[in-house]
Amino acid sequence: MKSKKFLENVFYDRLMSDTFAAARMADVAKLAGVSLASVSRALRAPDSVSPGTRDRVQRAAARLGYTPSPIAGSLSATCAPLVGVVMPSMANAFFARSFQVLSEGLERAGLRTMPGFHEYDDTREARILEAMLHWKPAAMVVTGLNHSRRVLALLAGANCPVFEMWDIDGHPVDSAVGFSNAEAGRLAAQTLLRRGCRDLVYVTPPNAVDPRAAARAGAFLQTVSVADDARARHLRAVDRTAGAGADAIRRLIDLDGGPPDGIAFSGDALAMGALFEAQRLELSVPERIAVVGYGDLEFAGYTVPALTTLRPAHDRIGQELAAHIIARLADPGRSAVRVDVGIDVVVRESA
Amino acid sequence: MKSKKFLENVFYDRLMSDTFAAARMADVAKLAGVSLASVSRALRAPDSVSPGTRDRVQRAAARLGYTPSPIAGSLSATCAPLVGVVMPSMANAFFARSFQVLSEGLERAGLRTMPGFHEYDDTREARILEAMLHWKPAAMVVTGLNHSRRVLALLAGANCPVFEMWDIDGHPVDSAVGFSNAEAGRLAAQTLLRRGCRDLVYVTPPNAVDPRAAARAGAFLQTVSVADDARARHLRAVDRTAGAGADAIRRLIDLDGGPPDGIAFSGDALAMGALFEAQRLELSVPERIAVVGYGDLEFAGYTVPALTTLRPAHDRIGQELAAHIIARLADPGRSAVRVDVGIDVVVRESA
DNA sequence: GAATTAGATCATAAAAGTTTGATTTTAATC
DNA sequence: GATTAAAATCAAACTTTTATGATCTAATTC
Repeated sequence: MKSKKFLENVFYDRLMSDTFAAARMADVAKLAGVSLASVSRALRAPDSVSPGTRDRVQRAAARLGYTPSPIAGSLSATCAPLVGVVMPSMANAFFARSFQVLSEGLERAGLRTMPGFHEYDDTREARILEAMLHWKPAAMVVTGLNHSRRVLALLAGANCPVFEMWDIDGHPVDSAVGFSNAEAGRLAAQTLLRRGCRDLVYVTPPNAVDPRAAARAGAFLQTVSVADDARARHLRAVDRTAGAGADAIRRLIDLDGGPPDGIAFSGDALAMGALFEAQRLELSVPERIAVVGYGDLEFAGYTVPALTTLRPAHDRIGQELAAHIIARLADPGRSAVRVDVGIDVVVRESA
Repeated sequence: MKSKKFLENVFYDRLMSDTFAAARMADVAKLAGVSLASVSRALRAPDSVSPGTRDRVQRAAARLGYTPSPIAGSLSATCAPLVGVVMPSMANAFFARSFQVLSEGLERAGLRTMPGFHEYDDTREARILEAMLHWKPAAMVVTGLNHSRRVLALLAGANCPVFEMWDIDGHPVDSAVGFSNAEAGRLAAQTLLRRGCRDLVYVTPPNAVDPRAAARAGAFLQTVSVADDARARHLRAVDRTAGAGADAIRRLIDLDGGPPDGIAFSGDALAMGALFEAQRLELSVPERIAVVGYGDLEFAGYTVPALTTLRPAHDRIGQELAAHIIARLADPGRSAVRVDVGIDVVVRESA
């Protein structure tokens, strides 16, 4: 009602009201002297309309400052200009970073992003996913390739492309952009073995809530087990903080057979805590104990000794995801992709 | 078309099609034998409908697995079950953390969150805000109290409550949840002065792109300037990383009059880089140079020496925001709030 | 017993676009 | 110049819900 006569009193409205009504498609159509359908076409698929019409519509839209309502568009179109992103958490600098890069990349294509956090809880993951699907997202991004039956069913029923990120070991529902966590575990083991370490430990957060951490641990243990003369154990830290890393070092010293000569951590924060604790306990790193981290967080290069760690190309995950999502939406016939962004060993001083 | 006869063939659909149509309000209405309006009422405001109707509707909805479409609801209602959140970036662990807490808090009330990142660029901030407002968010959260004219105009015209976070020094558009950055600067200065430092430096990221960092720097310099016999300078690091902190220490040593005896950093990463560089240069901390950080990031307690720093209650920002947004939406007449979550000095070893 | 009133329920009109089948215009062919 | 095909445009239907003024029921009052 308020904007029925938009064209007639746009200036009046602008002058008199602080919260004047926005232009609607009908206003543009009237000003351009064409039908609603032509406005929709001219803006959405400019090539499907004659140059004259296109011009008049675009000019009218510009004049009225018209931008289509994504809500109304979403209701009638098959999907909304939204991409749902389901992650375990934002505590991890990786997820935060790759999410921002993804978000910025999608924004350039007019796609907004809708995040959700499940803290490694399957039930929450399913609930979040279900809530997001109600928004008819143009694409869904989920973390990892291991999902509960319920989540898989939801993803299968979702009427949009599905991208799984941060892992490529396994069978993606659709597309996957990430790296091999098994390779990460192997690389950690090889780095320590190559130094001559023979008594190894892999430290993960508790209870293997993170399937990717579990995959790294598995590959680490497996790699060591086939090496000559070497053994490896698995230790669960109380959490993923530096404090837990320090605690892990103390526990390892008390183990039968004395402390190990090489430790790999499933996160740089853990590793850093361990480095500091080793320093306090006067266990020299890397001479007495070699330490490998995971993540190459910003501080890794500045610890003393500088942390040798693994660097997944987290920025690239976000970039590749954005690019592939956009490409897929432009051409829905496009086939699924599997992108390995790779992981590198960053050799510094600690191993 | 596809779901026109939903009631008739729901089971057939479920059996035959992998992507069967979801139930619509009309299906629920038909099954419950009531009108659309009653379904809407029964689900949205159960008290405004007779117990019999409420029961029949809820039963029908449950039977069909019906959940209302947020998109269609948003189109007709005055706002969408969405909260827009505009932040500078996600690189900072604070923003990441408070965003997740906020997001989880809002989720419990059925509100999804829609983030946007501007990297301290006014134009981008305005563009993001504009794009979000098209979604008719139920509330908007923006970062800080300093906004461009354009952003202020958009916020003023936005038909929803506005919450500004991470700062309370100044005049909020509506509500503010954060702490005093000026107090943070003062506390850093007092901490160093109290130790006896007299030649002080405040190190910020370059070019004061971050108005809150600028506020901290200003208060720091002001506090020192009124102290007896003390002087303070302002140094701009190249960025906000540990590397820039290390670099800052080297530059400070080369200054006329030798290195200062107290340095406060606008971020813990900077401070940590400085600590390590000081160790390399054999400048003892805190004896020769006292160091204060900002943020109390996870590693702060584990550096050597452990970092004395300032701890804003970032979790509480997310919590309070969620609580106040929900309360405000439940009762739009509620007045604006101004919540100071406070900031503490965490005294460790470096100062 | 009729009139009034309150409460519940209904039909319908937005909300602001997209999609489609029909229609008009333009271009090409015979 | 008439016929046909192709391209451009249109009017109307459709998307799913909320909001509202109208209608119907049942209870209360006179």
